[in-house]
Amino acid sequence: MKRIEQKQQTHRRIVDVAARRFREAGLAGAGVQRIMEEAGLTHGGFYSHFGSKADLAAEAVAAAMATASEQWLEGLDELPGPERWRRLLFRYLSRAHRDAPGASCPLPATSADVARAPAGVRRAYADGLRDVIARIEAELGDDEAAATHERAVGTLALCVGGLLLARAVDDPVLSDDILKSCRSFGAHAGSRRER
Amino acid sequence: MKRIEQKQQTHRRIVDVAARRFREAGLAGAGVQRIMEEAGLTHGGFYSHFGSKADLAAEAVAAAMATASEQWLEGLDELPGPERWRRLLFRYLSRAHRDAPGASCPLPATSADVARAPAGVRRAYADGLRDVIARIEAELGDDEAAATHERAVGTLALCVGGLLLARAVDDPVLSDDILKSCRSFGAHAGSRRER
DNA sequence: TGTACATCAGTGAACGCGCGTTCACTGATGTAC
DNA sequence: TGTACATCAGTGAACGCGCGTTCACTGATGTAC
Repeated sequence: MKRIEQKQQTHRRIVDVAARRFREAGLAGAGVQRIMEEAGLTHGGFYSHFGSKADLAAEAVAAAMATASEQWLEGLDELPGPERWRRLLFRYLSRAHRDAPGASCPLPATSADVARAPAGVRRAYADGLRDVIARIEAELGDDEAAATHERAVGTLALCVGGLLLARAVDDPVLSDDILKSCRSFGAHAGSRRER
Repeated sequence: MKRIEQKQQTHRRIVDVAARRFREAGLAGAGVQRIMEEAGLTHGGFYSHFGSKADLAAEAVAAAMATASEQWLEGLDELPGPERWRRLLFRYLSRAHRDAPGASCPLPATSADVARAPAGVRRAYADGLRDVIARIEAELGDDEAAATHERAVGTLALCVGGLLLARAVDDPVLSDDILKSCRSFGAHAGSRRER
């Protein structure tokens, strides 16, 4: 009994480290050896926990998506409807979020690698993304259903794209401008449909 | 004289192949050896053309951005103002574009890797991005300046994020839905400011 | 116009390195009697 | 309660491989006389 719990705990620790490393370095850039090392283990034991690096990637990306989406949506349903979307935009498209890739949303950091990853990773990612979209709709929606869906997907894409560009750019002024412009664009995009 | 021209031509051929390979496989996933092979050369000669793989990446990303932005903007200035943005959204967020990463916009495919790349690559990327934004403003803008800038950056981020998500997902229905939702969201976002 | 020499784009073998993965093992934990 | 044995989470060395990079070289192109 205790041995099983111990192993599950170790498993979770590896997934947590991997979820951070994959966001920091990409799926291709983060290696098994270093992930195991940062989890306090040697790399040899890896394959008693996961069938392959791709299996770990699938678990880690799913875990990161669930955790991250909870973070940005937390408490938004207590705000008045129109304010919710605005608040999400400002939370997501912030300098703090931009500057902490390892602890934030996995979508800007890993999506391009997921597109090139084996089927298992892509399936886990799609399942996670469906869930994220459903959560946004449930938490923020108060329009009729179709408009809420479009708005949820559109706002998510705007956030992910904006953060992606802001991170890639090697110029703090341009980077801040991208965040700001996307926040304004997204807020206006929403406000039209508010009444 | 002729020898110099020959070398410049070879140089351009390597950059062209690299621009495609980097979009297909990412900056980390595309190797020097294969790029040289596909350019019809052996890998040994690489360093008489480029100081490092990163130098090639900087050139290739810049070249791909210039070419791609010309493609999506081509002919849009002949349309009436309100129609231009819509047309850009439909061109960019299309299945054809989604399914041909190697021949399309480098932003969804390489931005995450650029964020982790050496300074030279990031500088070239930032210069290229500034140019893309300026082109969109010049080609599509007819509002007052600040709104056009926000709209250009926001629309670009929406396009890049939408395509990124649509490519990562392993489910054609969800993928098509993402493209469609982002097109609608972007079109509505714009239409509010049109009058 | 023809010969001798210099240049240099591209070749191909080699380098050290870190990757994902395998496997024989160790030794602490848990079980049976 | 104590002893003998089984289990198995984690260790550490090793594997084949492709990576970016280096370098001595070849042979066609271009130059000088």
